[in-house]
Amino acid sequence: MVTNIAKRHPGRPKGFIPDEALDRAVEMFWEHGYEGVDVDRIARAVNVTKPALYRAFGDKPTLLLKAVERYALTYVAPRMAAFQAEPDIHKAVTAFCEATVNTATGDARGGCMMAAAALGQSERVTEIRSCTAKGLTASADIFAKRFEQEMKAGRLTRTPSAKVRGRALVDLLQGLQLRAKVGIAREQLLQDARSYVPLILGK
Amino acid sequence: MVTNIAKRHPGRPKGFIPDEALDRAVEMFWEHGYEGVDVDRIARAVNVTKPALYRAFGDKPTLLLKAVERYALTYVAPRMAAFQAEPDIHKAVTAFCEATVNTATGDARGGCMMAAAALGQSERVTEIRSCTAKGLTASADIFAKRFEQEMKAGRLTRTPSAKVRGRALVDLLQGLQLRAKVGIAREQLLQDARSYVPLILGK
DNA sequence: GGAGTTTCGTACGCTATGGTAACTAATATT
DNA sequence: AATATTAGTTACCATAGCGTACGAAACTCC
Repeated sequence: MVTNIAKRHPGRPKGFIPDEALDRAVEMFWEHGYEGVDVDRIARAVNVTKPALYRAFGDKPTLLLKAVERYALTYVAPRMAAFQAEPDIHKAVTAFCEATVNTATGDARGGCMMAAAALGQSERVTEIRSCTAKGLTASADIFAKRFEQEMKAGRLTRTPSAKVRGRALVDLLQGLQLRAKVGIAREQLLQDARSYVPLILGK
Repeated sequence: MVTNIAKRHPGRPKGFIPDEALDRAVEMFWEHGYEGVDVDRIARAVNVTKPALYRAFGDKPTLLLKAVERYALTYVAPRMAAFQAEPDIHKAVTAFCEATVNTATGDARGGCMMAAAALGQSERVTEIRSCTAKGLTASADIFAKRFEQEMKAGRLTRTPSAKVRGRALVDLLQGLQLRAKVGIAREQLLQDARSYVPLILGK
């Protein structure tokens, strides 16, 4: 098996690409939760056997941790970047909310994967939670910073404060994602999400 | 063992009160999640052996389901009642938020138990989720109804609509509870919660 | 082509835990 | 007091799922 691009090392090359394995892990942990997935199933999804995964990632808790990091990188970071790139604040917030709801109501996986992981019970749960906490506050900060700019530009009132708006946006989105997980319909959630925008931006 | 009050049945009386057993189950599922608790531990917490619980509640998924219902009854219902009883809408919302944050940051248990259960992976997960969904929309509706009254009384502007305010409140609270679970400090969350009140009530 | 290195797959051990069978204990009823 | 009924306890079984030992395979470097 030679399908590897990376720099050559001595020794047999990996039969799978670690990041792709993590992508599978993300999908499965996301859909079924930590204890709802056994390593063997992930291994089969990667077309590899269990010990290969163990060699590559250590143990199951570590695998989850890395999957969470991968999720942050592949799912939330791009949305965040899009938010920062959009000059119209109204559009930026709306698009962010819609994107979040859309992936949270995507077939199979539902809700927010980091939230699911944080509520699970792996051994490294502490690290997972602090990772999730970091993600949430970081998002809130990015939102807040942007709101602050808008205020400076006179496009946003001074109250509520930028920080409050940022945290509120994060919390609202988590609420929406939970409701996605419990089966509320996408259309409903999209509608709600859009109705929150004026709440945050003050009309 | 005779510590039973209920109506007399033929046969040996239960050695424990089912609702108290459920209270223990709530605590443990809340703190450790569904797969983080084994039935034997709950049994020990109730001072009884495993088969006694199995006889009383069926199997583990059913036990969780009943625990969730019990949680709704003993934790959220009282808060809801207090909300409805408080005539000052500002105080009503503030108190509700503070109470929610306070129990969500209570030692050991953290966040919202129904959310944790909904993200878990018991077999009856579908029922659990629809139960959680019902709870969330019911809460939102109660909030909305109250906001509607306040509007009729002229104490609240017509926009955002009562429904939007209700759902936003629910979603904000879920966000706060998730952040509680991942370790954000109570003081911080209380502060955030209070800052959300004007967002919902429009200053 | 041999040495060294890294990875793979087969097969297995082990523990934790959900659930039960069979017997014993405690009550109501007659 | 005998019977019916319900509950509790002490085993025990079965299985699932994490993690590993070990030998074979695939590569680089000399």
